Amino acid sequence: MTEQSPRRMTKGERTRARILDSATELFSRSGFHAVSLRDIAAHAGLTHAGLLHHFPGKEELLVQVLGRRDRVDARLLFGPGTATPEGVLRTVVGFVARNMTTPGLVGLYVKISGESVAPEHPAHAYFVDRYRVLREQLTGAFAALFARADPPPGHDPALAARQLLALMDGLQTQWLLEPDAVDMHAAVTAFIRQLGLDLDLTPEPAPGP
Amino acid sequence: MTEQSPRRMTKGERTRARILDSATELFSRSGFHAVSLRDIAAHAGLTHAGLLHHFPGKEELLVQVLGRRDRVDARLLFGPGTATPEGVLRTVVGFVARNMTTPGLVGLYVKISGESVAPEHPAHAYFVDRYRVLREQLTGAFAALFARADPPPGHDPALAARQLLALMDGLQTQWLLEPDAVDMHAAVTAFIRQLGLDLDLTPEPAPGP
DNA sequence: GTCTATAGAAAGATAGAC
DNA sequence: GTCTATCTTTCTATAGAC
Repeated sequence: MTEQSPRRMTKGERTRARILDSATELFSRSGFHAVSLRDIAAHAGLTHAGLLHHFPGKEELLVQVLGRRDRVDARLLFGPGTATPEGVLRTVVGFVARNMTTPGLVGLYVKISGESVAPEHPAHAYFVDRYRVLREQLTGAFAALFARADPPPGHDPALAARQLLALMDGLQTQWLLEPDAVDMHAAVTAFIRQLGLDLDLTPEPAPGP
Repeated sequence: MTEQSPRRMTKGERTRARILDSATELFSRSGFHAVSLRDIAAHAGLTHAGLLHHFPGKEELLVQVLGRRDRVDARLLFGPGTATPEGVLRTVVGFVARNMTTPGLVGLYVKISGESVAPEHPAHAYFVDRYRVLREQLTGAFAALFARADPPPGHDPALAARQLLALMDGLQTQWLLEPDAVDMHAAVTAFIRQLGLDLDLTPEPAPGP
């Protein structure tokens, strides 16, 4: 969850990280508007005034919570694992598998993305951009895979990218409502098979120590 | 939007309906937590104290807003138009087409369903039940259509039902973020075609007055 | 049925002591 | 860097006049 080697973090950086962890967990549980800075500060073990020493306001705190998670995903999405079209799909399907181990973070995205469709929401621009990046990567991957598939399935790569992202998002809501009844990973891999693609989507072994 | 012939409504019933209309619109625009009873009352042309004469509290107001919309859909989903499997799909795809004309209501569902994954949310039980009903109807329809399709596509009807609902939900978020860039109806009908079904999903003419 | 007035709680944010 | 104390606003909800 933290970003740097803890040994090299100052006390302030550690407090900041603790605040971000708490904000992530509470936003995940209840959304943005339903959580107060006092809640977050108490969870992180300080007062809300202490919290505001590290972050200028609630909105900025949300943006940083989202940004921190996103940096992890972006590294995966543009890293060495996505040099091939199969790699891109493997990585995205890997997000789904990973998400099934972190209901809190999934809750964060479901709640905040729902709130963020309002243009004045502090995370609106963030989500517009996030979909754009994921869509572009997936569109390129589908284009390559459809072109080399036999027989060519004749789907629109951009549409397939949008459908896959929509499927992933919609499954998250159903999974959060009834975790035991929904296998998001199975539903996503089945969709890719329905597109006429026969890929090995076994995830790469996790990098490093 | 209103439910009864306006001529037979008392003044109180009319006010109640106006409040529900306003609550629907404002919840749609900004979600549950971000809207106050004062906002809703002002939009309906009375004070928040006047509003509370008609509804016991904010949560009950939300439940009634959702229930009113649902009664309309339930009538369609179990009405004469869904006597056949094709009719069920036609009706559900019709929901998508209708939704593209009412971004406000779509916003309501995206925001409230996102918030409602928390078990203590006033609309939690509502959404669990809503998915169950839609899933059951769609599973039955897919089972019949897969069985009679040539060649039989060999998909799991229950999984396809879940995928279709997830796709519809996920598309709504993308559509609300960028309305002009997303054609929900096209994406949904394409998905049904990808399942190996070749159906005429032209909507039935709306039932007359 | 709707209002004014207000209670009481909680929110985000700031000032200044330590 | 963190605290207490406080300001200001806004919220849900209630009481009682009209």
